[in-house]
Amino acid sequence: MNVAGLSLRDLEYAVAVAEQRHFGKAAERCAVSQPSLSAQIRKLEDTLGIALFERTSRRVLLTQQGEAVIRQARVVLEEARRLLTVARGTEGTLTGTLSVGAIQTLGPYLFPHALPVMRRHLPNAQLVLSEGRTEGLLEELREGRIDAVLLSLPIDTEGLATEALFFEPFLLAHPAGHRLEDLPSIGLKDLDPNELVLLEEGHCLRDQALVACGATARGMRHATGLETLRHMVAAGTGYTLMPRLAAGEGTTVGGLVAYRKFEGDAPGREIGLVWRASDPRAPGFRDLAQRLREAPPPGMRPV
Amino acid sequence: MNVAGLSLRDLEYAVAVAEQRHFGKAAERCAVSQPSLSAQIRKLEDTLGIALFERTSRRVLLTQQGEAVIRQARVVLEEARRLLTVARGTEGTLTGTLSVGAIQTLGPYLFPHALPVMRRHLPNAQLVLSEGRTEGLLEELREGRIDAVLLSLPIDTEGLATEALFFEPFLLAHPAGHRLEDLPSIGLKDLDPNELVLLEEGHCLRDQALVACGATARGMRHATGLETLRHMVAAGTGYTLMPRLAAGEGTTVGGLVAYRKFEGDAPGREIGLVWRASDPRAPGFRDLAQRLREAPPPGMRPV
DNA sequence: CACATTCATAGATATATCCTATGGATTTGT
DNA sequence: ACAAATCCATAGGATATATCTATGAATGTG
Repeated sequence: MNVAGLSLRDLEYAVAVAEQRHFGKAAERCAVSQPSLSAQIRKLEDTLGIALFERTSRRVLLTQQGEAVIRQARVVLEEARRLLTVARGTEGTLTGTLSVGAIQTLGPYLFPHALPVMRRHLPNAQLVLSEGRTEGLLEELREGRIDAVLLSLPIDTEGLATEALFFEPFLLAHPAGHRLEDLPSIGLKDLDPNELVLLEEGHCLRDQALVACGATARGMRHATGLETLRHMVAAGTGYTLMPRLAAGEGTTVGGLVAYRKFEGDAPGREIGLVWRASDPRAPGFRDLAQRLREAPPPGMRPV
Repeated sequence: MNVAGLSLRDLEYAVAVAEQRHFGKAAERCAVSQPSLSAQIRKLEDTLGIALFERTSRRVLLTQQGEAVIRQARVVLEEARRLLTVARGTEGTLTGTLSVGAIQTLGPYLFPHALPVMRRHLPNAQLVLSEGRTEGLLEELREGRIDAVLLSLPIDTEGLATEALFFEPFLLAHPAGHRLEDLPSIGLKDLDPNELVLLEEGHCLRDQALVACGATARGMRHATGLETLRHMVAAGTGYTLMPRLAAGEGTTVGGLVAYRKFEGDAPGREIGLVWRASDPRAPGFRDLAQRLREAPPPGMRPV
């Protein structure tokens, strides 16, 4: 079998099916009809002489061989995309569509500040933003569905490249009028784990808060998102650690939430930009990180 | 521009043109008509938005951008071929067509011994052999036109992987009846650079002989190949260093050439197997090297 | 100046890909 | 248990793409 018998389009179809685990959705993503996509997948399977997918008309599964083939297909497609950037002479720069993800406890608060910076620095890029949790975002990043992620460091950097941007302190967010207001200054040791409210599992902020407070999670109240968490504080359920960026102007829920800095070495998290180590646009990402570092949002500390 | 608009077939066409610098020959190699190939190349250039080749109806040149694109096209094709081996489940093994090159001063003398070993060890491979000089062979290797090379180490290993096989001593080849026959034993110091005959430039053996004898090449007689060199010795032009494998049975040119071992630490060269570091068949090459090491031709010394 | 070489063009044909419509199998909801 | 919904496969016809042969135009060569 000659390599010329393969089609990059078919590989894209196969990767789409592998990711969506659904022929119809994959077809939609590839902008073809489902029968066309089915036919091409079948042709590809014939060409390779193996079954890539197990179809049970109700669910689509990757065969074991299929998994290995899809992994390699992603490599082929990445190199082919790179060919296009080489041809454009824009290798190493950020142009065209650029998908940037951010963790949910950061994106909505950082993007309003960072987007103008990014737009100015990357006038030739179309930015596509998304949000998720660390684990999901890194999977999407590794699979090439997104190009870069803004998240809290450190992470498992296997196959990834990282640039630290700044240190974001945590503030104490407590119900207005809470007895903690009487203290002249607040340290982590003043917190009572029983009064702590957290995000649900999977959010890195949850784990960081637990570590900072030296507490364990058992039996603790939890919220599904940062805004829910804020409203739980407003409702008097307890207090929590709030990232500085999420505690800006007009975030007191009508005065029901109060924020306070910690004395001494404040808890917080390091925010960084992450991309695939294999991405040829590394210099562009490093430039971008530098710009973001030079224009940090108010309240951030340099790393 | 989407990656799906690219065709692997077109990339193969382009690589073929880049290598042959000739549309007709490239078409032949790709088993299509020349107009078809021309049309596809033109389409590819349109797709990429750049000119890959400069055609002056008399010669075909790669443009500067074309060079970068072809380099990347080779990467894409290599990864695509790898996809096929992954699908076949034969990754890491040597199957299918295997092109092996050897330097000219080694191939004709080593292959008769090594080929049976290789055939037995790789029953599923079709071996294609070629000969050349170190520089040319390594270029072909890097470009993927051949898969492995047998040559004299050390070499510049940038991007290549190497396994040493054995040490091949050099013998002294002198005209029968030469006065050196009177010496009870021979060392390098007994040689007179003025009587030395060498291969022409480009042969690694030439350089090795010069280094071994501590001589410079100026004004020296030279031969275009090892057999020519042997006949120059037979004709009494002088003596030379002959690789052990090239001095086997029946190589005395009717008794006109005599071979003699050197006393002490004999000069010689280390023979090794080289392949692309990026080649996924590395384990297969290492296995092959091990087999060749275990069954060295007579007179070779282990490394 | 005739001739060979070499890439491009033209027109016809074959192949590959795609779409819409529909079928059959399985799961879900009532 | 039965109707509805979901989902992949198949069929047939339309379109796009790739390929071939024959030929032309440009550039060197003897």
